Amino acid sequence: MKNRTKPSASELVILKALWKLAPQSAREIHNAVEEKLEWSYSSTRKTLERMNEKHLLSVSEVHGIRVFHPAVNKVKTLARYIKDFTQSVLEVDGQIPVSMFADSKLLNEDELAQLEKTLQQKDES
Amino acid sequence: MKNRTKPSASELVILKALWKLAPQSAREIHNAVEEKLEWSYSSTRKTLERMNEKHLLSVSEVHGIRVFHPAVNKVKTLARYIKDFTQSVLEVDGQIPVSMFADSKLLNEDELAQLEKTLQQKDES
DNA sequence: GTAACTATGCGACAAGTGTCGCATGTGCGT
DNA sequence: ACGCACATGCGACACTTGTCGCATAGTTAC
Repeated sequence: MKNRTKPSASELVILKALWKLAPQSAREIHNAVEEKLEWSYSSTRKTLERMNEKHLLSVSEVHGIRVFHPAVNKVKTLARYIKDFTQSVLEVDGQIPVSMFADSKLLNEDELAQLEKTLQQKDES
Repeated sequence: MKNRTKPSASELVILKALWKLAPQSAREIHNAVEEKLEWSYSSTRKTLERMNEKHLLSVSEVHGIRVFHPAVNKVKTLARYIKDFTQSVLEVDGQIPVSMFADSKLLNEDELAQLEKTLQQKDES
């Protein structure tokens, strides 16, 4: 079974930090997203906790402290957002040109290729 | 002062119905969005009520029944969504090619042109 | 005028999210 | 042994959104 619910915007910020570098401790993640979210450390931690409950990430211990790993795939997650957006906001049904994301700072060529493939597919479970 | 908060996905569905044809009564709107949202009439009405409170739409009376008008601009609203999405999900900062929306069933040429202009602008209040 | 429909106004409840704070535990420096 | 700085575990509160239901008032068909 796949996750049904899209991560929220804030959760996405955190996921992005982890996709860039993982695992990271709560403190490290907090420092990484502090500027975007402007949250207190408590808020970051609570969100992390909830994301864990939702299996958006997983936890392990290193030297006695908990570190977080992303538990959802980057390209798939982004693809979910993109499909969602194009359908529900733009109401474009046909192909989504990948050229659209070429400027994105998030994706390297490999990932762009994967994304293209993923966007082509119908909805799988 | 402009609206600060983006309409939610469901609110957008309702707004789209109204952009297509306005004004409409609660009942008419409900019929129009029923398929998308699968809500009971009560839910539609409540949402309408809340959208009114938020000034996403306005109300007037015709023959004793209340009808709703959209109170936010279609192109501006869509542009908000697009900017938001490209920045927060895709992290594309530069220009957004309008070609992206050419396939959209939502916009005619005029609107596409306006959209292009709007996307070019920096954030105004 | 009476019953059957609607339209409206409201109240409610639950889940998800943003946003913290407090209390407890534990390793480290002196 | 003591106190400090963190890490963790939890509880809480407010707001938004989804989702209805109920009660009252007006309108219309017998």
